[in-house]
Amino acid sequence: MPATIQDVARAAGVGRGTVSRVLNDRPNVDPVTRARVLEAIAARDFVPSAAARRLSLRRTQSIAVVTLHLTRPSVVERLRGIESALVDAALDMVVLNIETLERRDAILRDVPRPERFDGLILVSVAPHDTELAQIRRSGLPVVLIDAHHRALPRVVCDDVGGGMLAANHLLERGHRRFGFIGDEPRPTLGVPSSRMRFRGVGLALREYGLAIRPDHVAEGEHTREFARELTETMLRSADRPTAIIAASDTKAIGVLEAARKLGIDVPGELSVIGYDDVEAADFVGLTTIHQPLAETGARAVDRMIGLISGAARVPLREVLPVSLVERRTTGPAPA
Amino acid sequence: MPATIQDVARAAGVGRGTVSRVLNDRPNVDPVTRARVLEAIAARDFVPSAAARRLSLRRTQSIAVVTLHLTRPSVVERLRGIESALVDAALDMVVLNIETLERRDAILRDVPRPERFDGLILVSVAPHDTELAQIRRSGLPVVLIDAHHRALPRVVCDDVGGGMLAANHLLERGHRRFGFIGDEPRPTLGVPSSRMRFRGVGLALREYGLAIRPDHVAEGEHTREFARELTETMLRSADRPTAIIAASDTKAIGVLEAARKLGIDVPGELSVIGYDDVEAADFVGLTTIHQPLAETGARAVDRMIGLISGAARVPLREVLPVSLVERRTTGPAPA
DNA sequence: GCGGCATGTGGAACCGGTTCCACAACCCGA
DNA sequence: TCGGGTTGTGGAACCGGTTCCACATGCCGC
Repeated sequence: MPATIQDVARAAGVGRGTVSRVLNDRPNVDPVTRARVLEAIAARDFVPSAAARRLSLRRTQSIAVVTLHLTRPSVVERLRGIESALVDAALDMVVLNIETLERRDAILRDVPRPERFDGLILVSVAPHDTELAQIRRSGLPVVLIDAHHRALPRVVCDDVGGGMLAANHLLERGHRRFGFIGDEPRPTLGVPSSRMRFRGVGLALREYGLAIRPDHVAEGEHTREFARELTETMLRSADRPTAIIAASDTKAIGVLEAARKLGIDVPGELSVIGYDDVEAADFVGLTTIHQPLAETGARAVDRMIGLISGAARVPLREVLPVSLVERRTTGPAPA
Repeated sequence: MPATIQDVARAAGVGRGTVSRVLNDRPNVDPVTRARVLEAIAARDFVPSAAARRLSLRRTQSIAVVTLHLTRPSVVERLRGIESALVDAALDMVVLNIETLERRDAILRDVPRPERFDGLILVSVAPHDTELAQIRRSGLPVVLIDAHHRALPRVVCDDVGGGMLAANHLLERGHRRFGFIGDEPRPTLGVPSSRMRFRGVGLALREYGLAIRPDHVAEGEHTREFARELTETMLRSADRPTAIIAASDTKAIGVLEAARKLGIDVPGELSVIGYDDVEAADFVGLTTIHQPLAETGARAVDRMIGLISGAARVPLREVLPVSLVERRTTGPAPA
């Protein structure tokens, strides 16, 4: 069994209070005493019990990270950003993953309790109003990543801007007829990022006095197969689009598959842009929108720590810019 | 501030001990008293403080999961398996990620302490002997995933078997000249899975009285670009292989890129097999070895919980079988 | 030489649970 | 009727830290 602060105190011939002061680098300890205590600590390889600290400090030294669809590469990348920032702050990261609605509700009910965690980071999860009330009551600092709630601090990537970026890239290359392949506009779990990207596309088109035709918008579940099917239908229509913007790389790859199947040359006859810049995008040469994912995690931790230490309130919403990565699936509009 | 057990006791007109007994479903509580206590608990939305429980029980109710390269899809998939199994056991999962050697050493030094966690799961990380001693001293139950240590319980996928599976698939299709693209045989961090897969390939070939030519074995860092370069060299050689087995899908995709660049038809002139069955493998049509990744996580948690509750010792090493997923990058050997 | 203040220190109280001991009340059999 | 066992219960002690208060000591200026 590990040594306790009492053991150390006894060995150094001082009181527990003094050892505690040494441990926490508090002033008012005689250098000689301090040295003696440090020696006793080293001799026993003493590490203060986290459990006891938590109890008396009323801080848990750990924060909960709630993720939606842990397996998606974008989520993992964010997690990595969070983890590495938390290490520096000596906070433990407890990961809670959501795959079903029941679990979502259970987590949002049980997790925001001051005795469990020091803070909460929600990735792609936005609390309902009743859940917000619970969070408020708990007093826990919360930061959202990739999620919106008018009353909560949040770090997001510029989805609208990303949509505009994609559209402008194509507009500059002469494209005028656009298609959009997105996720469900109102997802049960999660966040309507797809819709915001779509809005960005619409805004950019409006500048040119253009609009996307409703039958060139296809939204549905987040799989490649589904995107492929939707795209096939779209590409068979008379007056098919010369450019398709997808709300994710996964979907964009479905688009590419559909084009290949129909014998439509990319980028000769059809330009395609994805979103996320996953590893596979690089490999298939997909032009896509890149987001600073790990950075969202780091920024969120930063703000979380700010909130814990009660720092001044910066603006609630922090938007990180995205960028376009041009590869080989976009080109000039066909004549 | 949240209610304490004392508040509940007072409200129910009983002692703290009695409330504790009710909370933990202990016998020797009068049903009437129990009901009264439960009512008081419900009225206050009382949840016992985890911190206080931890301290008095000397259990943390959380286990540490140490991962190497959190971003790799295979690691994430394992993590998901672990997470979902831990939820059922009401244990928190604290994730610690390793990217550098310093961090690796720091984690293996600081994490195995009984006052910090109830257990330890190491993913693709094997402790050195001095680190093992520290773990032993801590008394913490440990389970390895995708890592080997003769003295520790571990859950692995059958890497040797996977290598054999890949080789046999190709042998049956008439291939006789093989190439192998693998990771560094002795990685600084992490685990030589690549080498074990290679060994499996060798074993299968030996059955046919064959062996891989040393200049058809190329091992190096785990990136697509690197694999592509190595492959290009290999494919330019006279008497080039008709089949290449890669130790990961990432590398296999590099192999495919090299083939494309050199105008070598896959699978007409060259068959390629990967390892991992990541998402990208599906859409490039890569034949690959599939591992039950999430299941390794679930099994590891199972064993961990067994160890915590002091269950009987099952065999230390648990090997899960892998399977071959045939897609479009393998075919009969060219005539 | 003495009041006042800064510095260093021990120890009690506290954080909020669990566990164990002592004891009361009751039941049962002899 | 009484002894012994069972059941239900309150409360003290404990887990291992932090914090605060009281107090001793030493230094300084007037």
